[in-house]
Amino acid sequence: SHYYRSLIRACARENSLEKGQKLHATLIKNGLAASPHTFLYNALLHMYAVCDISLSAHNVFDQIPLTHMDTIDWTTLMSCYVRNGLPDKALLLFRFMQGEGVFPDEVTFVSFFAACSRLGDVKTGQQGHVYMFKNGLPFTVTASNAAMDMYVKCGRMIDARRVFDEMSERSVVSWSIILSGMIKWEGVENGRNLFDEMPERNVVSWNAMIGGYSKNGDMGSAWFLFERMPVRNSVTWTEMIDGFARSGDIVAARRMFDEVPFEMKNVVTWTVLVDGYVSNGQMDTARELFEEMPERNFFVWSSMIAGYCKKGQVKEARVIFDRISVRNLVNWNALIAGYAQNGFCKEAFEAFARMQPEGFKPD
RNA sequence: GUGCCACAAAUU
Repeated sequence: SHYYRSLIRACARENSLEKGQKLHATLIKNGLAASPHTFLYNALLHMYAVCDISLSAHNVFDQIPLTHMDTIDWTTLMSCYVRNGLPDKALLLFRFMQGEGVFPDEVTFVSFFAACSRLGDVKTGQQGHVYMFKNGLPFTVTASNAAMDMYVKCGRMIDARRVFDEMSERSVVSWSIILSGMIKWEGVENGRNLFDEMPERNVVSWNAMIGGYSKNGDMGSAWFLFERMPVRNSVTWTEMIDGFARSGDIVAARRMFDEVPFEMKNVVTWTVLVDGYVSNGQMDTARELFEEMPERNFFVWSSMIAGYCKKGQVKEARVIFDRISVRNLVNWNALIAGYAQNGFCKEAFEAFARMQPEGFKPD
């Protein structure tokens, strides 16, 4: 079993889900996994969590007897849920864990705070913060950062600053969290002042600043920073392309896109460019690029559908929609809204009726 | 043994 554990660990490390699943099957066959003391399920849990398959992770988790799972196992699953955009499940798990008499530690709270900020639930987040104090949990840089970020995302800059001021040690992440809060809630220029005075900056800090400018339509300042930054990544490029596209300069957006280094071109880079053409009403170019995309996500599909609908080309929107293999709630919304806006009431209701058996709740 | 924080994109 020691041997299997290291195999599973290797899968987790290199993110190879398929190998991991094969191992999982083997372990079920030979019955090794069934004995809790091998801690093989714990290892599998970790593997599935790393691969972001929360469903399998939870299934494996349920196989582990309560006597053989610790805070780390709970935290592993919680953080997996948060990463997969299921923060409510993460909080549920947190409550359940306490019900089982397992105590959260400072790492658990990192995921806890992340869940609260995604839900915009400061109240719960603050309760967690108080819990940490009361129970004497250590405020590591990471834990404090997570708490700060929770306050920032909920618009509570005063609380965020209080955490920041009380930290005995700060990292570049701490500064970047405050920076993005200032940009978002107190204006780009105030953010810029902090940016200029920060003790250290990394690519995320630069990106936060560029993103702030580009959301403000100030592509001049964005460009200024873009040219001067020491390191760029795909987020940087995406923000620039998107910024130019939104400011109406689709030509500049395209030029940016063409300059993106190969390894930094990803599905989001493509998506913002396609969406840029869509927003500029150039559906033909958008379509060409869309067809060229190496990989598509929910966002482009919605963008294309909405774009065709705005041009009154509802038929074409439908063609696109029917090509989607796995649909999203937003994809449905785009189609239904498009039908409605073009006076196709019957089709809108038909689509509305059809989405529900497919497991979507209209919102 | 194993869990860890900040920056980018779609519908109304």
